[in-house]
Amino acid sequence: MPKSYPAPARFPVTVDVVALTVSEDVLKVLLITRLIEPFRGALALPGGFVLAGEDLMTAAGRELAEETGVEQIPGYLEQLGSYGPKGRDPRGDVLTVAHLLLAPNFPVLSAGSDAEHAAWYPVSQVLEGELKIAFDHERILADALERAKSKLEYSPLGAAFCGEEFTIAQLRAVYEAVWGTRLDPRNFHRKATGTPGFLEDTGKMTTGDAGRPAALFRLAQVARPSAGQPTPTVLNPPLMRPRGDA
Amino acid sequence: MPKSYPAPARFPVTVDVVALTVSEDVLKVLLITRLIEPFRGALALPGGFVLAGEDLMTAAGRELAEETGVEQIPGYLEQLGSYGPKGRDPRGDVLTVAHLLLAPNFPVLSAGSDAEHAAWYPVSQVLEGELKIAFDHERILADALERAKSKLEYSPLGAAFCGEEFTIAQLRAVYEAVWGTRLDPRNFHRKATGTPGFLEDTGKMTTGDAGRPAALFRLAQVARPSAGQPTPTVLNPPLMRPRGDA
DNA sequence: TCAAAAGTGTTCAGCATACACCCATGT
DNA sequence: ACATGGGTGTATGCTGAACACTTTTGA
Repeated sequence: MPKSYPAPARFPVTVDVVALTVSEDVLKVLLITRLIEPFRGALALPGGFVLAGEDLMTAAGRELAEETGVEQIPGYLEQLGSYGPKGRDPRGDVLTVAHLLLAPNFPVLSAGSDAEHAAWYPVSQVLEGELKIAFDHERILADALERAKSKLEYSPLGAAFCGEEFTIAQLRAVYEAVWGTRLDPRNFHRKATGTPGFLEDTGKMTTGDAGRPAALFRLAQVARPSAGQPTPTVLNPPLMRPRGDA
Repeated sequence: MPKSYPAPARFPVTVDVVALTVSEDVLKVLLITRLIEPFRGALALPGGFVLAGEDLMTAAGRELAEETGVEQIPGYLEQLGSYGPKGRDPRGDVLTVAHLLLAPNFPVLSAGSDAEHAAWYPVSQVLEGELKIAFDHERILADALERAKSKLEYSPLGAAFCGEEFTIAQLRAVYEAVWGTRLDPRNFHRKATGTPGFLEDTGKMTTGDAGRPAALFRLAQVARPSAGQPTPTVLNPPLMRPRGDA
């Protein structure tokens, strides 16, 4: 017999979701107002306890649906990382598995009167300290933002922020909002349309806006998150964000 | 009062460690022979249950030390991701948080007679199915390898596989083993020594080997994992791996 | 006719690649 | 002397950045 082992502890496990979207050219995160202790009344990432027999992704999707009132959440969901279990919840040791959702700007229903109030808040307001959020959620948000930034470089998931069909300018606005930089419209256009396996021309054009009509694109078949690969295809070459020197 | 919530389930949580090293120009992973059920007698990643009051990283380090007999494990440890809890352990729902260790080829002590037998095995043998490992550890290893490959591009952590001081050729061997490609020695030399914030010349030279003596380098101060940042500094420009077309 | 936004062409600099070549040691 | 590996110089092609310019709409 092997030596004796300490009794394995059992932990409550939560899933938290950092749902990001771009609206009005600003990167926003979905936050709820907590209705229960701890941090009652404070803002926090949507999330909750994993139930018996449930997988992490499933739990994340369920919590998100419960707290937004939206049945089928659009967008791309992936695991971000785990935090804890030590010293991050006043109730005791709770392990949380954070997830990242890149979504178009879906309308948040504040569901029933006894449900959480969910709304989109500018990410910058949280990370610059203007808006305080509960637990270690600010750190999780910071990690999520970093992940999202690099996702845009190496995967076609920038399009996950847009609707089904979008113009190159709309896509560029996403990149600019997430990266926090300005991009040259001409070079971005060439790069985005020239990257194989990224965009597909729908043949349709916008109309009614100021200026010349823009072509409408959709995400290429091979790049759809749902179509086979759980890991999205890699953009080759990547769409590179300007790297600060120094 | 908010609506009633289902009682949160509590889960046993394990940490698993994918410890990678390069020896004899081959990428190897540390595996143990399991002495207890389930999968008794099979090979598996080192790991075990997280104890009460313990953090994930701490648990990973502790398990690694226990199962290798090495007190202070050298190298760089980071979290990889979480798996489960559903349907990955015959004992029931167990959540595991996988970690990645990039380490020099430290000698594994098979500790006491009642301890696990740990040893280094070529990664390729596992991923090509010649060697079967327990649980969902093959998938975890595959994810770890992918992470390690990209770590080498964007961070100075290739040096984590080498000892304190190393030659450019030794470093190149690491890159070749992890990426599974051949690199031009001349261009690699220029790129590695030319990347700011990566290498520091010790002034010393090798001696006794065949051919011209090589200069010995160490990881630059700013790039040490322990020195401040938990996230290692980013290489800019990155050391790019050859990208397959198509 | 003008403003505004879409999209194309062109130039330039920097870097990855390939490879010729020289250097310094052991045998 | 010669083999072996370390390290430098240099030509070539690709691509990211900058920006002049044309196109197509609404007002």
